[in-house]
Amino acid sequence: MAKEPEDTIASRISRVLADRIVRGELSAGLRLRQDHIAEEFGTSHVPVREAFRRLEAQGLAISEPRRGVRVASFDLKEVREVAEMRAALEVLALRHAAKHLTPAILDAAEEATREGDAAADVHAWEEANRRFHTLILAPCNMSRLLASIDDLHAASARFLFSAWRSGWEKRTDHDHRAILLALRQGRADEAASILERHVQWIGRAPKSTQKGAVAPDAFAIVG
Amino acid sequence: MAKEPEDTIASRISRVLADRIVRGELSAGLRLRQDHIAEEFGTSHVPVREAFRRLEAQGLAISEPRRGVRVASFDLKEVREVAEMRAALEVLALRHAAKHLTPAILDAAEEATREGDAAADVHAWEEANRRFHTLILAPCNMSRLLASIDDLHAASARFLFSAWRSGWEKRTDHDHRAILLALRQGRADEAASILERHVQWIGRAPKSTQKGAVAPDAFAIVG
DNA sequence: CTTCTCCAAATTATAGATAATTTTTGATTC
DNA sequence: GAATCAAAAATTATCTATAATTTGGAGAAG
Repeated sequence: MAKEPEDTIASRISRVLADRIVRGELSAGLRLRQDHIAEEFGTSHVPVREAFRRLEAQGLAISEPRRGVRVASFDLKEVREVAEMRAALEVLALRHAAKHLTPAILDAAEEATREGDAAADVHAWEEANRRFHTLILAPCNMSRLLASIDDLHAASARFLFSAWRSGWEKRTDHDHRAILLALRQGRADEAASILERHVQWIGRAPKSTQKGAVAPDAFAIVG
Repeated sequence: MAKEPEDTIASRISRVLADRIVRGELSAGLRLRQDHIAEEFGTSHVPVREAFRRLEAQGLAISEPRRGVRVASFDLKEVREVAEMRAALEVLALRHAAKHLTPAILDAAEEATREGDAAADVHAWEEANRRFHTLILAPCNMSRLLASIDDLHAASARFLFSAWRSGWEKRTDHDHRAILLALRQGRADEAASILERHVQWIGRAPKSTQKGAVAPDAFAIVG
C-alpha cells in the first residue's frame, strides 16, 4: 500500500512549489531555475517545465519567454481582485450547495471553526478556515467552479501568510458562526450575503506600518 | 517585420489546439497524441506536453496519467456551470469597468453589436459578440479576472459552435443594446443586471430534437 | 566614469533512447 | 462461434545529450 496519489512527477513538483510559494518560502520575484529544481527532485528539466506551466495558470508564477520563470509578485490591488472574485464565486457556489447541506456537514463545518479559533499559528488557522469553506461549498457539485475557488483561496492564503509573517493572536470567527446559523435555519440568502462580505474583508486597508510590516488588526477577518 | 507575437512554440501549439477544440474540429473524447501533434508542428514532444498542460488548465483537455490526453467532453450541466460563473464574474468586471467607460468605447461596442447582427455565420457572430464583451469589461483593469472570463468565454463558444453546427440565422441582439443604453445613461447597476441575465441564457433548455440535433430557437440569446 | 565588446550562464528546443503501461491483435480453448 | 488469455504494437513518460538564442555581467577602451 502507501501508494502516493500523485502520479506524474510534474504534478508532484507543481504541488510542492505551489505550497512553498503560498507559504512564503519562495518570495515574490525569485527566479525559479529549472535545472536547480530538476536536480532537487532528481529529475530532468522536462517535468519541471510542465510544472511551471501549471503554476503559471494558477497565477503563482510568471514566465517571460527566454528569460525564465519567477515567483509572481502580488500587490494590494491584486489581493482585492482575488477577494472580489472569491466573493462572487463562493456566493454562487453556496447558493447551489445550500439545498444539499446536511446537519452532518454543518456540524463538521462548526468543528472546523472551533479548530480555527484554537489554532496556534496562522498555518493551522488557514487550514481550518479552508476546510470550513470547502465543507459548505463542495456540495454544490460544480467541479470547475470549485477548482477556480481553490486557486483563488491559495492566492488569498499567500497574502495572509505574508502579512502575518510575525505575530499571531487567537481570535474567534463570528462570521463563520453566523453563516452556519443562517444555513441551519434555512436562510440561504442571508448566509450568502454574510459570506460575500466575509470574504471581501481580505485586503481591506492593511495600513502597513513603517518598515513594511503590516498591522495584524487590520485583518480582523480574513476568511 | 511580420514577427509573430507568440514567442514560444508551446504557446503557439496550445493556442492552435484550443482554437480547434473550441471550433469543434477536434471532437470531445478524441485522443491527442503527442507524437502526431509534434510531427504536425515540426517540433519535438516537449513543447507539446507543455501545451497540454495549458489546455488542461483551461478545461479544454483532460489528462489521465499514463493514458494520455484527450479533448474534454462537456455536458449541459457544465455549460450551465460556465454560464453562471461567467455571469457572476462579468457582473463584477462591469461594476468596476463602468466608471472608466468612455463614449468612444461605447461607440465601438455598438459597432461590434451591429457587426454581430449582420454576421453571416456563427463564427463571425461569436467574434463580434466576444469583442462586445471584451470592450465593455476590459476597462475594469483586473487582469486575473479578465483572464478567467476569457477562458469561460472559450468554453461558452465551444458549446455554441457545437449546438449551431448546422443552420444559422441572423438575429438582433436586444440585450447588447439595452446594456449600452443603460451604460450611456450612467445606470451601471441596471446594465449589470441585464448582463447577468443575458449571459445566463446560455445553456437554458436546449430541447434537442430527434437526431441529436439542437433546435436553434432554444438559444435566442447566447451572449 | 561611461560605453562597448565578448564570454559565461540560463532558457528554449531537438533528437534519440528506455522503461512502463495501455491497447490491439492473435491464438487457443470451451 | 464466442470468450479468454497471452504476445505484439503503440503510446506515454521520462532521461540524457546537445544546439541555438538570449540575458547579464566582466573587463577593456575611450
